[in-house]
Amino acid sequence: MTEADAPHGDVRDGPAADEPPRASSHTPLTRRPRAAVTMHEVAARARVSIKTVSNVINGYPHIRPATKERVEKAIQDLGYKVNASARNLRRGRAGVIGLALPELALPYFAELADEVMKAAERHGVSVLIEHTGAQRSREFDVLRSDRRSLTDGLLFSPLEMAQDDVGALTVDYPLVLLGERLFGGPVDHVTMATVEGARAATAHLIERGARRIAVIGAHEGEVVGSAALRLNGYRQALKEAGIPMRPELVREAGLWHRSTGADATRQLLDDGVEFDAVFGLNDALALGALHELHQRHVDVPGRVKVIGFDDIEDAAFSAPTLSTISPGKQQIARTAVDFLMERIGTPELLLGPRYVEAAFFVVARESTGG
Amino acid sequence: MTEADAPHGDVRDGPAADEPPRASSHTPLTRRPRAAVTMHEVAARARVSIKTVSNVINGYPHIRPATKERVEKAIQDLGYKVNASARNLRRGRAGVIGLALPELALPYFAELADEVMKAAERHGVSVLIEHTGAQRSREFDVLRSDRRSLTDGLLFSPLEMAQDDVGALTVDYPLVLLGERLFGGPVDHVTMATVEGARAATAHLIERGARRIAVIGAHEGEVVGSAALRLNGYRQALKEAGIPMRPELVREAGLWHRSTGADATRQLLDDGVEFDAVFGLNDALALGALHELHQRHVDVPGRVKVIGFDDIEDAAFSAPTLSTISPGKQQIARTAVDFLMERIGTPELLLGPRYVEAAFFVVARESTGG
DNA sequence: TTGTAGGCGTTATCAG
DNA sequence: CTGATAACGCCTACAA
Repeated sequence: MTEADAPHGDVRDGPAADEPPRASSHTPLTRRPRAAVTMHEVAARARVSIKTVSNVINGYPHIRPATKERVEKAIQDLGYKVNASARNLRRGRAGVIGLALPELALPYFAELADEVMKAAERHGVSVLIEHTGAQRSREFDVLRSDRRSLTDGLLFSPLEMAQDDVGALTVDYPLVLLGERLFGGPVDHVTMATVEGARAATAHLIERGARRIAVIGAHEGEVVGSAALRLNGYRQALKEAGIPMRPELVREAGLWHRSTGADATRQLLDDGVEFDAVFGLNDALALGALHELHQRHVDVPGRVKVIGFDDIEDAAFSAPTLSTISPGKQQIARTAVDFLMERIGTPELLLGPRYVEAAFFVVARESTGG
Repeated sequence: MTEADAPHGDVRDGPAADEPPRASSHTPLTRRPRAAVTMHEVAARARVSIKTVSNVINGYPHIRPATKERVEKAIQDLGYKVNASARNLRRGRAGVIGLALPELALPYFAELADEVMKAAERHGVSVLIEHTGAQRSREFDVLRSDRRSLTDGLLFSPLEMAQDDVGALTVDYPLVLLGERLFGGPVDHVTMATVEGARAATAHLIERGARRIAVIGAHEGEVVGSAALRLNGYRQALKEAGIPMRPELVREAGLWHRSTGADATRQLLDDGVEFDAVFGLNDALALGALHELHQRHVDVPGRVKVIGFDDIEDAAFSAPTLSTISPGKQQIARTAVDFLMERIGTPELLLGPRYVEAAFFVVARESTGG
């Protein structure tokens, strides 16, 4: 490709640039600004009424085969496509659901979005993704946004709203809540058994012989939310094993990124605190810990065992591979989409909010000794 | 949270489940199936014509303040929201652009999508994401999908279509091509200077003393596409340095995942081929290589240096951290969205297809000795 | 500065 | 089985 030899950042005209820019209506240019074909035109060409065309398109069963064929040919010939705006206006339905999440660049959410899109496809609807950037104000915005009228309902995964904000979830469109940030709202809620998951993670470390288990990613003062719930599970597991909880082993990390996980681990090491395991409250934190431990030549799992939470794809490919808790992402996505579509399909559904916790399982890998 | 103590996978009714399911019109239930408020109702309440309401909403400047205020109050009181379907139908514009890519779970695409969404926001439009699953047939589907009528234009990142398929890009809606799979089509195309990037990556390894540079991720028989172009850059760099190209150092990997990168590296080691560097044609492959080298206790960068391509976030947090080529993801996203919006805004734009290559830079990290 | 009258492309109703 | 015709909610001329 000679194109690829151009200097970087260059802007050039492509192959068709030398065509005369005459405005003749049939210039075989990039694109004809021809108005879209409508049902009327199809109907005219097929010599039927517009209603018949509609019937054919919507698979209405009782149509004479000959008619149907004629219509289909006309559609082909004219390259007719239904106009979604018109259809939606008429049907009062957009065929699109919204998915509001913090950031696609966070692997957990990218993988969740992936599953949501697959689930949506099974229902024949599209997904409009919106970022909140993990900003509280934008989480509120999303709930009231003009974009809501582009969608029939919303899957909402807040990260910054607090329990007090649960009132904001009272909206006049179908809404399904995801995650562990808000509970008891007036909407369907799909999440995972977080406390148990964290308990199982901690128990796994204990079972492998760990006794001084550091945990990173705590959020001081939080009472619900992933951090609080997972920390809870950690506490429960320690208690069950009769291991005292040592505050110096609990480390904060505001954003759950690798960098903050590495930072927390660095401090742990610098502070000279003794520990034989690290529980990263999510995989990114745990991977950051793995990174830092490697830098300091601390043997994993020999001297320190590490476990994460979320089972993102990377966990299987770090060195050493990372043990983690696998939440049922697919189950969560499917259930959430099912609920949403059910609410959309039957707005008169007088059914109280549902609450579902997806199952999880422990994935034991090298970082805890396989 | 007591909720979290429920058995996994449990489905339960939430707090409001005990409310009597009476169908009284004002039951403060989850959602009132009340029909949406229309402009007419707002107009009636504000005692103005529907046109005035429209004017207020669309920021028409010449409105008496008192009138405007009255209308705004009515909108507030009634909770009026414009109906996007109706507006779109009327305006012939959806305010939504499509983004078709292989898979969000691939970090590069997640990060790209993230940037595209940010760029779209600057233009006030939403993004409808569609998966192709890197399946050729679905790539064609996306171009002709019914969903196209939900969007004003499409950003398309194919991975499997071949150069011969370039004809399929002749469509009657604004389309901007991304990536390195198809060239010379009748549409705007935004990509990066791949060949140069790969050449720079290889040159970087050579500069660091490498002479037997393995490359993983080749696609036999491919002439365009990321694999072919990057391999090209590799060849050029070797040639420039006067280093002979050794076929046994070039390894295939169909899917560019970590696992395939690890596999290719394993074979390389098992075959007893001597090499002092690995160029992964993308970061996932390189990270897979890193993983495998670690497993085999091969010192990186001491004995083998490794470089990747794409600069995904993980590259900065692997152990050791991964050197890579950083494409201008943000520049690509912005340019692509700008082009698309320009085409959408001026359909009569008689401008030949544009071709842009975004700039890149080399990110030197530990895996090549810093 | 505001009101009236259509029509955007579809689907639903209801005859024929 | 198929054809008129009336909405769906909004916007844009054109009038007033």
